[in-house]
Amino acid sequence: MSTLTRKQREIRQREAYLLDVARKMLMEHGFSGLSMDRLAEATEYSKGTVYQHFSTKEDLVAALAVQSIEYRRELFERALTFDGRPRERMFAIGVADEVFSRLHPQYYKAEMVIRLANLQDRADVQRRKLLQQRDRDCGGWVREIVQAAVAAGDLELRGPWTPEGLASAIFAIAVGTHLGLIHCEPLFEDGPALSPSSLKRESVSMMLDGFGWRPLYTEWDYDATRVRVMESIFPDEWDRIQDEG
Amino acid sequence: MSTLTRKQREIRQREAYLLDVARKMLMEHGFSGLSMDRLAEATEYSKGTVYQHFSTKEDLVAALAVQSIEYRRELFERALTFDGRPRERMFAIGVADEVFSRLHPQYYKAEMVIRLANLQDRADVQRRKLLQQRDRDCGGWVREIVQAAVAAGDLELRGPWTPEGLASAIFAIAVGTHLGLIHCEPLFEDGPALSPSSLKRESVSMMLDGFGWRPLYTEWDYDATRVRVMESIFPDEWDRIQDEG
DNA sequence: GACGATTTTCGACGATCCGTCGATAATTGC
DNA sequence: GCAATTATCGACGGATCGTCGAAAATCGTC
Repeated sequence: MSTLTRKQREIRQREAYLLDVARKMLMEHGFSGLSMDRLAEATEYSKGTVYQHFSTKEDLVAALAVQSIEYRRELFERALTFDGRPRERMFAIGVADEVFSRLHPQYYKAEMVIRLANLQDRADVQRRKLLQQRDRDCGGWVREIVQAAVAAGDLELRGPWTPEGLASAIFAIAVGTHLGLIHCEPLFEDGPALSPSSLKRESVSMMLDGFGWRPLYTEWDYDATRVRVMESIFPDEWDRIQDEG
Repeated sequence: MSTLTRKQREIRQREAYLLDVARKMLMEHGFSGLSMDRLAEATEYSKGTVYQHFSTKEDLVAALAVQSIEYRRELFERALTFDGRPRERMFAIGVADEVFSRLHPQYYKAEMVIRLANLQDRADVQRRKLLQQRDRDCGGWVREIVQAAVAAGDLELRGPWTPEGLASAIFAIAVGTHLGLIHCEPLFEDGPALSPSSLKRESVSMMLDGFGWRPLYTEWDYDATRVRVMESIFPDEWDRIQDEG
């Protein structure tokens, strides 16, 4: 039993190590630059061993995505504990997303690469289910906050809008903005005045103001909310972000 | 001279044919399913000939992106001829983007592949420059419309917002929303009530309302504007879109 | 039309990568 | 201590990428 557990620990540790090295390769040279042969060589394991962890290259990338998504899910879950009006709680989710993207920009990029890779047929079913489940967890929480806002009378959805639609729109802004990080050539000659994180925060805020979601960005000090969220929920991460720049 | 031109025409025609077949392969089997060997075989040219058109596989994909992006630029340019208040003209750009995304859904995929897979080193410099130039053309036009709105008094930019920032936010929504098309697994169990194009249009409109950009979505019949843009500027494309579904 | 020069086309070739599989080494159960 | 099971290894087949020298076609000139 004890030996078995040690062996299992070894395997877990090795898998984490493989994923670390693989992630670096993915970041440096993109999906095509990530090679099972080179991964085996770099980690000094054989290909056969690597393939016992990941059945295909796509499955390896899916495992990277699972790591990424589980970490983000954890941050979102912590953000949910923030107390306040629905729009403040939504703001807290945004802060969690900011923390995630700034502490793990490579995770964010890897996620983009993964979503574009056609891995639906090649990655293991279990991992794909897990990915979808975690995605829907995060999406569901955002939707619930929207619904709470409607229930509280802070927000009124008109026309074709549904809670799911609004949640999708918020995610679209987040994804689209962070994609700018990867954008090799900037859209405008002089770089953006706002950082991607600020741009995302401001864009979502403007859109939610367009919905009339109370309290509006103009009638509430959300900078103070951000500081409260950071200090009360993400103190360690906040320190690390500020250390890095 | 005449022979030379004929030869050049042959080459042009062949390149277009190669790109057509390559585009089909890319759409059917994804980036990894697009193979230079199979392209050569399918077109009944040799690999050497294919490689005289495209120096690498990534360059081939970049050429596909150039085709699409030039088409999009053309649609944007036509949308610019629409007459009206700045926000209507911005809306016309949105309609152009909708036309483009529905007639060329594979564009976003090709562009994402190029931007994410570190292809910038592998595609030809000239093609990369062209891509960037066309991008900036479109971005510049959007920025100019924003500036026109500010000048006309229809829009007031507060806080950290600049015309470039607002333009970036609009593009972020567009890209992020269309990325949902690629997303293999939907975020919510019941598919989105809105189509991606509608979601994008509504999201941008809500955000611009948040900015207080007159005339607001609620105080103007933008559905009528959309019909006017479609009928006056994109009649043929509009027919094709409606034929397809 | 003939013939050498230049360009174009071709496909075989080396290198790389993916995923497999039988052989070998390590671990477990008894 | 020994057999059975499991883990590890790396050579192998199939496929792909990009190259390169040979063959074919085209061009320029007489």
